[in-house]
Amino acid sequence: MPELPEVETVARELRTRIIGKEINQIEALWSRSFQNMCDVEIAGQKILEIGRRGKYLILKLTKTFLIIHLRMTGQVLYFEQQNQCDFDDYIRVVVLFSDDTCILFKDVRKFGRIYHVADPDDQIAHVGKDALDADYEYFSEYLSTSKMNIKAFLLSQKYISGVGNIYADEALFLSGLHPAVISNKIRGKKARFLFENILYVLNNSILNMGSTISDYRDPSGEKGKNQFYFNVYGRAGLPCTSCGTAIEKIRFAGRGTHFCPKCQKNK
DNA sequence: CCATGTACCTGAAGGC
DNA sequence: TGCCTTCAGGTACATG
Repeated sequence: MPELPEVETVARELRTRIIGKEINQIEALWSRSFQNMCDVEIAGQKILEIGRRGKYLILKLTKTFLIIHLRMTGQVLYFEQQNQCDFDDYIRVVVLFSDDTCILFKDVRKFGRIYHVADPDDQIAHVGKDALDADYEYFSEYLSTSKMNIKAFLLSQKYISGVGNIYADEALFLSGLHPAVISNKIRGKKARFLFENILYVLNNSILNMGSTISDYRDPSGEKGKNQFYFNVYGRAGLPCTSCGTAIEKIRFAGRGTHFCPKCQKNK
């Protein structure tokens, strides 16, 4: 499911709810969903800060860290009372707090992970700078030296992180760039325009509390609203919002890729 | 370095 | 109804 705007929405909501809380117990109902990679006891630690890099949530505890990646269908759900939890067949990890509140990690497809680590870099050192922390100098440095097609470049998390399939397609549409354009051919004003459009689609989606295609929910169980504002994602066959041409969907860089064949001719 | 395929999982949707 | 295929907000890894 979730890309940067959805994970950011989760981070913001969690900050208002679980900062300062003491963990009583963490239990994995599907063992692979929770990877305990350090010896320090979790019970008794408090949640001190909640950060994010790309699509990773970073919970700083008193001594160690919990790193959460939602992958395709993960949800972090918050409940005020442990006996009112909405348990179903897809709850993979349970975190109980000492004040009787809790969070449940729900994940239909079991791809998501919660890692317990001594140092966040043990898990996310390979992840590039968060898209919202990157400036244009940083972005263009990588763009100008990459021979990848631009769709694959944006999907890779090693340059800037947080952009996934939805926001890559949306940013390329706004930039008038075909997904197959080679990254280092995008220069000058076009490169800057692309960078601005990436920030725009991400920030705009955050304002709309993220996009819900099917599974994404925030910690309160609410859907996002940004899916109502897509220009190309999920709009195959529908008219381009700019020129009216039917939006095309192709398989590209291993993913479903949506674009306007008229507005994004630029190869 | 770059592109592609596969694996990890489950459920929904479409074709027959 | 049921069976089969394809697809899904992601990423790691193996192979040309």
